[in-house]
Amino acid sequence: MKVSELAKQAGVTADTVRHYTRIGLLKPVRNPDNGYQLYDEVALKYLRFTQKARLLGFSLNDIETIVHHQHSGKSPCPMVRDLMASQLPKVSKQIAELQQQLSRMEAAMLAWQEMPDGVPSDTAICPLIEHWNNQESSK
Amino acid sequence: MKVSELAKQAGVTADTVRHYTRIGLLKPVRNPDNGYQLYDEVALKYLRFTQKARLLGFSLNDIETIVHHQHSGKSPCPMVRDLMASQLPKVSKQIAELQQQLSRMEAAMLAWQEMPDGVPSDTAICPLIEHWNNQESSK
DNA sequence: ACTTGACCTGTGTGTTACACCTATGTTTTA
DNA sequence: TAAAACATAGGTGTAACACACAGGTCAAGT
Repeated sequence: MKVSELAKQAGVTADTVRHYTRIGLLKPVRNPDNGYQLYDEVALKYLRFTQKARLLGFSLNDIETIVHHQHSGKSPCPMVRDLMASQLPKVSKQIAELQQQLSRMEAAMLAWQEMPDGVPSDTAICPLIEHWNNQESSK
Repeated sequence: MKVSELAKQAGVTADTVRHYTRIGLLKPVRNPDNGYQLYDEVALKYLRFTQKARLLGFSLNDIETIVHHQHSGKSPCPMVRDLMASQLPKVSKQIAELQQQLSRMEAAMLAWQEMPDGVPSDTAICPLIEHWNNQESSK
């Protein structure tokens, strides 16, 4: 299979396939005639595996490590459990941070409804932003 | 002020100051003796402005545009309102996506409690991941 | 055989907001 | 005045691709 065909089979873009190839996740052979990359069924399996793992929050680096473990004859499963366990709180934290930011943005939008636009001057850049107070500890 | 002093005044790292300088957000003068970058009070004002704007979700690119508007004598405020309005739903979407991913991860962790670790083979990479089904439409 | 046009290829670069590294340069202290 | 402590500029790395580009491939039509 050539790049685009593999991509289509897995439901990803050709750029994704090329990216994975560049970082060594996929190892195609070269067609000696034209230099094209050629993939087999195993590559498709790895690609589909990668997509599943990505959905579960694993990074491409994680996935490389997992694959490497398998190639060494070791079970990657314990590591997979650990990675997932350590990743969960990070995702929670990310969500919390984004929610805080959303709150800030919504509060600012509200406050701005009653503020006039400022005219540029030497003392102010944008009064909307400059006069906004970061009141985090509301509750 | 030299890099580190400016950074300290604004509560950011020296690397942040250098980064903003590299992309043109801050315009220091050079000390001809040693090539060091020298910042004034105005730079401090811009830096603090930038930090506030970052908290409100503006990108460095947005901020450059805002500053540029001000330099051209135009009020950046209408644009600031627009940028914020268009950014809000994106943040909401990001949160929703992260929450979906968190759900997937939690569901997987639960399901994995009853699954044994797999041994590497030619047919499987990591059964935990490979046998996970993406059941999005639960409700 | 040739040409047209549609499609495909590999590789280089851009994205975001900094953090880290390293070889120097400067300042402070003794 | 010499050593220690600190600071500097500029290069590179990060994550996961998307995009751009010059050129190659291939089937259909002439």
